[in-house]
Amino acid sequence: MRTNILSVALQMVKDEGWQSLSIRKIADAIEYSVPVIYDHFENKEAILFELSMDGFRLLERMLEKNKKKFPNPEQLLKAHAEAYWSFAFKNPEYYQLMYGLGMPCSGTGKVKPEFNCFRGYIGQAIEGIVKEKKSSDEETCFKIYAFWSVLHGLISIVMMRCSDIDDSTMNKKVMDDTVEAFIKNL
Amino acid sequence: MRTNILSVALQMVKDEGWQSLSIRKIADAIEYSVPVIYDHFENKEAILFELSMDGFRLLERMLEKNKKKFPNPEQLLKAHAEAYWSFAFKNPEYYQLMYGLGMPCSGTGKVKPEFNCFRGYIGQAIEGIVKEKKSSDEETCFKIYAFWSVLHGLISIVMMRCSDIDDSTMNKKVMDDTVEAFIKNL
DNA sequence: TTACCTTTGCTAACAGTGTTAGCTATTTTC
DNA sequence: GAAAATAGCTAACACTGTTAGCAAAGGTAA
Repeated sequence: MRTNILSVALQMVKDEGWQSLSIRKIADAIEYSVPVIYDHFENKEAILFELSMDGFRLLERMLEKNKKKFPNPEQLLKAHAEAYWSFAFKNPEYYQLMYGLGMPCSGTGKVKPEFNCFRGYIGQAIEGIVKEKKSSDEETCFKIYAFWSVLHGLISIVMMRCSDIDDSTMNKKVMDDTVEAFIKNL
Repeated sequence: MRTNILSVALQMVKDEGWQSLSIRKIADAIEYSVPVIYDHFENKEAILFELSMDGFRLLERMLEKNKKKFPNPEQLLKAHAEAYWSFAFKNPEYYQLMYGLGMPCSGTGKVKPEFNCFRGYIGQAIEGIVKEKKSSDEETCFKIYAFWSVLHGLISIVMMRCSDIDDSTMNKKVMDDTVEAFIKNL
């Protein structure tokens, strides 16, 4: 039942966007009355929160695959960037929910660090790269956030249609170039 | 009347956040009935859109000041970054609306390029820096987006409380360091 | 079998939202 | 003074999230 609610909600969101998700529509879709939903979730926000958790888990699975596939930390970092980008644009509904893009965010601020996984994964890769180079913990931490920021910023700008670059392969190229330059200067 | 509606709406948002802005509350505040608001704005989205325009204009004024104050393009770029950051955190309600952070965005995708001013201003500064260095237009364009992205990304992450850095001066230091490194590698 | 209790699900309501049709007054114009 | 235009309102429609309270079904114990 719980999973049924979640999967129906996700499908509705994929089809019509977050804006048009409502408890009553979910109830209709699972062919139960409204209050049953409140037997399984405290409120609408709890549903969105759970979905955003699914998003983080999905992303994490991809990063975990990379970790097994790329022992070289530089290649790993590139693969993580690639995975993050492709996750965002293959699952925009998840990405928007996870980071509160264009919707009343449900999870942000409440998501535990262990779920907000991307920071940890790229952190590991970056630490692997700068291991030999004598850089302080603080410097490394800053670089992790800089790397995450440029990815998240670019994705946000493109996803929110604030970019005036039409060609989507161009936007991807901006990322690739920036990642390349970033790694070169680690 | 129009301006009255807008200023009342802005004040309400500053006090209680976008979530709790409603047409009826605006009507109460201006001491008129609900339909008068629809005489001046097509719908709620139009009000939010107009407010986001105000945000862009406010930001633009700051960038314009910088342009007069800093003839040196490198200093200008740093000042622009500084202004963008301080604008975002002094006017989070504007920033969120302008870029659709944590709210059903009204403007994104509809904002004309000439209003979405930041890209243009930093573009000018960056072009000033790389003028001598033989870099293609495409490369320059990419760098503009990379610069904007890292700023917007970092601001988004901090504003949405996705950063686990508590100290706000630390977050600012991440930006300063990143901007410094970016300019060095232009 | 009867009585009770727990579970399952529903109807109907409350309080709020954006939006609009249609009605009064009041003011302007001829 | 009559007609037209304006200003503003009430009341409704169709939604939203949320909950109180009821009814039927199933299991358990005397």
